[in-house]
Order: sequence, then structure tokens, then C-alpha cells
Amino acid sequence: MTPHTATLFSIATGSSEPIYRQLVEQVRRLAAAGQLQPGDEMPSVREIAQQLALNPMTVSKAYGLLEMEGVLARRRGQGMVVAARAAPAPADERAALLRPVLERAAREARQLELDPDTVLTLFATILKETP
Amino acid sequence: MTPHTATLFSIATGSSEPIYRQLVEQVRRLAAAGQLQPGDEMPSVREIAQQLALNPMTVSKAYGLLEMEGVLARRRGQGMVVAARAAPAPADERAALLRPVLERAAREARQLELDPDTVLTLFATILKETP
Amino acid sequence: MTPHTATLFSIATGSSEPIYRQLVEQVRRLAAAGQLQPGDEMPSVREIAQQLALNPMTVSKAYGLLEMEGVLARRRGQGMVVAARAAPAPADERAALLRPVLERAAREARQLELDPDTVLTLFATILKETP
Amino acid sequence: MTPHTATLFSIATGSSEPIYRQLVEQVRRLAAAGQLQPGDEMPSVREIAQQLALNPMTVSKAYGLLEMEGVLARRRGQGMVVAARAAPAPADERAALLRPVLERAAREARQLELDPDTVLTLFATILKETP
DNA sequence: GTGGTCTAGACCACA
DNA sequence: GTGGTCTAGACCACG
Repeated sequence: MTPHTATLFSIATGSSEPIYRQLVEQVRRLAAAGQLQPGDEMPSVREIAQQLALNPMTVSKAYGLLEMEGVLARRRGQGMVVAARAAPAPADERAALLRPVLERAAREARQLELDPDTVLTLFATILKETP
Repeated sequence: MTPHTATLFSIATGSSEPIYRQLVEQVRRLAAAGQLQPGDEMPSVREIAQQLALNPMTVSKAYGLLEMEGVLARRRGQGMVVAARAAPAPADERAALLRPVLERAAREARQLELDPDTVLTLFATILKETP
Repeated sequence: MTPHTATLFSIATGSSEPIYRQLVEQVRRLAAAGQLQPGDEMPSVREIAQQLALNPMTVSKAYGLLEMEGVLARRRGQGMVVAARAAPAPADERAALLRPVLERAAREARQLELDPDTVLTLFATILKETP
Repeated sequence: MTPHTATLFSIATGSSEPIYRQLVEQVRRLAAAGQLQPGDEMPSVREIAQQLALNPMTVSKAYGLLEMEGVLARRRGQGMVVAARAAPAPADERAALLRPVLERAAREARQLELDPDTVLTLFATILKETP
């Protein structure tokens, strides 16, 4: 199955986060969650670049990093596919990927002197909104 | 009252976030939380620079931005003070400052296909650890 | 279209007004007047710096402020462009930008006890000279 | 006659223009206009400093400059008086003092592409409002 | 003493 | 190529 570019990625060009990193992290998460299964063919660099109006080098850089990480694999003449070892991770490993952003949120909450219950309630609300 | 530099700031020089921005955001949150009260004198550029081993211009840049934002005010020849309009914000306004990072966390959680309860439990744990 | 540096800016290095602010205000006015259209590419920091014999950081500071203001936008890796929302302002809005300096002139005229007609005549003369 | 501090000066501590310069220019204009007559005793440094909540050194610096300029004169034990040669200037000399600010306004008007008539009408309005 | 400005030059991240 | 960040150090303006 070849995932559709438009469905897969959501890039915020206005964000301060580098585009290539947005791509890398999204693929990483999608692979960990199993939305990208081992063997799935990734869209070509050109296709992504065109559809998202990005510089092909930006996409290429993301793919390169993902290959180094072992999330994607290069198949000669066939483009990139999701790597075998990128099997869906168990919930606790996926949770580990979420830790950094949660730790940052906790640090900010403390500096804002918000009490944990308020924060958790707010977060619960947002979790329901988002999907 | 003059807050103590060492107590006020914790800078991660290794982080990818620019130092001046770390300073800006910390001051912004401390003012919102009321740990910095209107009228409080901020440590001088040189003092912060020395204690945190930073270049004075880096600190100065942060102060300049905070002044533009209206969080700090310049008292000519006497350093910066916390601005009058930087009164401690009510809890709901402070919570609003936390929204962006929580929304980001929610987005990542969804891409990781983690169920909300797991995420909330993890966050609760982290919130207890952090302080 | 890429405006020419030399044509765009006239910097008075001798003035007490900081160079970066001279740049900021000129760009702001040129954008308001429509001489800089949304989408126009601005000259690069290095180009301006070289042509006006300034330090690149000085120019960079001006660009940074103009970006914060929303007058310019950064196109990663491709320099700055005039922001979309920086559309040419109608005459009355542009006139509003002129008010502060006119108010100052009026205040000074009053302290000099010059009668309004004299002042207006003088100003009319200067307006004809200047262009 | 001793002019009253509060009536004489209007200081904008928020402005970017140095306080001592605001003082200097105001005295200069008032003397040129004849509102301060030769021989008039100026308020003491302390009095001005207290009433306007300024640092006495700031006031002192302004007085020093005005003395150097010949606008004020030091009378031992009597404080500063308006200098003899600071006689009210004829209208054309006073107009000359107004030129710089008018030239700046003209320059800005041109960059804003405002036509001279509009500018003059606006200025006429402001001149009527201000007093 | 305070902060502001500018220069010079290095290094990095991004595209 | 682009702009961003940081350092080091000088000088100035202000109070």
C-alpha cells in the first residue's frame, strides 16, 4: 500500500520547527503506531515536495535521516519503504516517545504555578478535542 | 525586592532553543505567575551574564524583547523593572499560556495512537516528578 | 521583483537615531506606501550590509524587528519577503503614521510662539523643496 | 519673576528622547519665544528634580548645557537666571529652530507618498488642536 | 552604576 | 545561498 502524501503529513511552514524535522518526527510516530507498516512504499521525494510545495532537498534530508535511524529503507529503483524493524512498537515504547513533550509541558506548568489537577483537566479536554 | 539570578533562571545551553528565548519565556511565565511582581527590579544584564556565563548581549536581547512585549520596563540608568501591566494573571489566563504545548502533546499522542487514559496517567506521573 | 538596496535606503550614520531603527522605519513606510508590494523579495542581509557599509548584524536586527511586526516574512533559506498583510495602506492610514511627527512639530511651534500661518507657509516651502 | 516648574515643563519619561534634552530644548524654545525673559530666575535644580521626580543630576546636566549655550547664566548664590543675550528672537530666527522637525516630517511624508495638500491640511488641523 | 548600539568574526541551521 | 545565534570587546548615553 502506498500512503497518500496529503493524508500523511501536515506541515506548518510558518512554525519555527524545521520542516525536515516535522517530516522526520511524523514518520517516526506513524511507524511506531503501525499506521505505516513494514514494507509500505513511501511517496517519492518529488511527489511529497510537489504536493506540499517544499524544496525536494528538504524532503530528501528527512528521508536520509529516517534511513539512518532505520525507520525507512532504500529499495533500489523502488524508492523508500518502511523498514522491517520498524514494526509497531508496544504501547510503553510509544509512550516513551511522548515523554519529552510532556516533560516540557510539566516544566512550564510549574513555572506558571498551575496546580496539577487544573493542568490534567485541561489536557484531558484537549485530548478529546484534538482527534 | 531584587530576585536572585541563580534562583530565577535555569538555562540549558545545550538545548536547541536559543538562550535569549529561554530567558524571555521564563520571565514571561514568572511574571504571569506572580513570582515576579510589578515593580520588582530585575538583575542587571551584567549580573545575569556573569552568573550564567553568558554574553551580556544575549541577555540584553532578551531584555529588549521583554520590554517590547511590555513585561519589563526600563528605568533609565537604573536597570529594568517588572512592568506595572504585568500583573499576575488569573489561573485561566495562565492556563491559556500552557495550551500550545499541550496541544502539541495531544497531536503527537494521536499520531502515536496512544489512548487518552494512558497519556493522562503518564502525564500525571511526570507532573508529580517534576517539581 | 527585487528592489535595489541603494535606491531603497538612505542611512544617516551620523544621526543619533540608531541605524537599525532607521531601516525599520523606512521599510515600514515604503510598505505602507506600496513601494514595497507584498511578495517582493527584500535584498539579503549581506547585500544591504555591504552596500551601506554596515555590520550584517545591524541589518539583521532590523529585519528581525520587521518580521515580528509582520511587515516582512521569512522564507526559510530564501531570504525575506514583504508580508502579505503588509498591503499598501489607504491614504488616511498612511496619514496616521505621519501624525506623531506633526504633533511634535505643532508642540514646538507653540512653544516658539510662532503663529500657525507662518508655520504652515514654512512647511509648504519645505514640502516643495524636499522631493 | 520665577516661573513655576510645573507650568514650564512637560517631561515624557516614557519617550526615547533623553530627559535632559527635553529640558534643554524646552528652555531654549521658551527663551526664544520670550516666555522666559532675560533676568528671570529659573527654578532651582532641586525644585525641578523634586517636582518632576527626576534625578537632580539630570536637571543639572540640562542647566549646564544651557549655560554653555548662553541661554542661562549662573548668578552666584542665586541660582540660574535667563541670560541677557537670550532676548526673544525675531520670528524668522524662531522659525529656523522649527525647520529640522518640519524637514523630518516632509521626508516621512514623501516616503509615505502622501501628497503635499493632504499633509498640509492635516498639519493645519493639528496646529489648531494642539494649543 | 545602568542598558543600547555597533563592529568583527565565528559557527550553525535551513533550503 | 539564506538568516539566526553567540561571543568578545569597544564606545556611548543616561542618571
